[in-house]
Amino acid sequence: MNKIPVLAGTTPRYLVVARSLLRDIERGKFKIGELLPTEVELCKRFGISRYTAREAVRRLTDAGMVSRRAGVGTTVKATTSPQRYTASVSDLTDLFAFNRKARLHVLDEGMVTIRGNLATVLPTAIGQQWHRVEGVRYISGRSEPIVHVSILLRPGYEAVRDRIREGGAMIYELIERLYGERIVELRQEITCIRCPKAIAATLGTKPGSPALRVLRYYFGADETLLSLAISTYPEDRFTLTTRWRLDAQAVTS
Amino acid sequence: MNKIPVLAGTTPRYLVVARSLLRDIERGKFKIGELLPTEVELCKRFGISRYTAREAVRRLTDAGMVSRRAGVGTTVKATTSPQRYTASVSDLTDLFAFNRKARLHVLDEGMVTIRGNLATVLPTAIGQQWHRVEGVRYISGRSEPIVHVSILLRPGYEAVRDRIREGGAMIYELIERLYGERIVELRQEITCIRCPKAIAATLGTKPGSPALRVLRYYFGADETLLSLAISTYPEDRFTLTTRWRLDAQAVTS
DNA sequence: AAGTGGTCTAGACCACCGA
DNA sequence: CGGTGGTCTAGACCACTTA
Repeated sequence: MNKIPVLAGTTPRYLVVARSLLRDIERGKFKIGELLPTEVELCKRFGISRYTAREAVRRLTDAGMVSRRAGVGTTVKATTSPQRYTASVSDLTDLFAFNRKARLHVLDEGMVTIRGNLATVLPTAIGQQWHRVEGVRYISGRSEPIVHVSILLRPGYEAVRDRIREGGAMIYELIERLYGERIVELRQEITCIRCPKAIAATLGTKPGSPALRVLRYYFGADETLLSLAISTYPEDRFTLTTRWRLDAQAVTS
Repeated sequence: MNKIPVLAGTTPRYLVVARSLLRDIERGKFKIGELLPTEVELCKRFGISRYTAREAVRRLTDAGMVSRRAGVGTTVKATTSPQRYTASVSDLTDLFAFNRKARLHVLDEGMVTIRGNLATVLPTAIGQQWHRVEGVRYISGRSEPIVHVSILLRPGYEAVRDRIREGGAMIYELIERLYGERIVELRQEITCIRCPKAIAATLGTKPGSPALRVLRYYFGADETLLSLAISTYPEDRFTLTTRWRLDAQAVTS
């Protein structure tokens, strides 16, 4: 018998068992796709109750290393506790280099057919008629705008366009509020461009001066593209900051 | 007695209890900082065993809505299951707009005293002598470099500088391998600049042409700043893409 | 039908904490 | 000290899967 003494040191028994399983997986005793010992087997092997065995395996499950299915067993999914760096924001506004009080000043709006330059950034919508809103955003205490935005909305979201004028609300917030569509994913693409003449005029910068071009694709459920926002930030008026942290996906305490 | 029938439908009892607690928190019956009923109380109130009560509260704990402490109780931390957009990468290289096979061609290296321009990006290290490595990165199939990098290493990391020449390894990987220091956090700051003359020469672009300036601060344990990489990406040679997803922090299945 | 994980009970002892 | 959550046992029935 391999019985673990009651309270080895102060380490809970389920942690002792979890570490043992972890070692076995890391050392290749159980390979990806293979089955771990069943709960009953762990009970016998370690001389523990089912509660303790389950608690041990729960650690591996929480770390994403194994998955369980009634009637089948516990399958190894990864041989190491996945190391991940993650960045998170509670509010998408935090990605925008300005706070939510930034005023949007609408310069123009209407419908636009997706072709030409727009087709290169919206290839899935070629030929469709989308709503377009163009404007600049000001933050308090600055006389010059911080960013030029061109917002494209898929057909059927007129209400969003009509409400944009009203205030500081973000476009994605309006989509969520007016249509009950939750923004499930945001794809953000950052490049550097020479500021186009038309945009430079609205920003008070020189045409051709360096500018940051940020494309933000908003997706709803089912990967549906709901909106694309094309932002142009002139040099020296912004910094986009992101903090990435290593997740402590510790399996064993 | 408020006893829940055995297997109400097919919903586990701990979920029924968890939902009830969740409703009470959302409706303000328990406010932030207040204590939830104790486990024994839940057992009595719902006519369940302690296992079921704990499993119910575990849901709230996992969602970050409550925290527990032996001897104290279960404290409410948030009244709604936190909605978060997160981006994650398993490898920091994924942030760099090039794959890990990008070769680093070292142009210059030595020590540098932190002052002047460097002091503005490294204010905590003013007056210190740091290691400096300057170079450009090439990706396969392109004759021109994709990025100019200037890497600053805190004093005491000579071995990293000396190994950089050897191959495609990333700086942060060398730090982890040679010194056992885990990169715990990365702060990334993106701005747009006019390409300085010296850098333009190494990239084959015109001085003053638009370029993306990316500062990456690498932190180890205890928030220690280990390294700063200053990257300059010329226009049209890169796109930084980040995907943000809404986490479904569902409390109740 | 036999075995898996999922749920659940009724006990128990413990370390921790506040009064 | 008494009460809290943390750990643990020895049972039990269930739904699910494979054979």
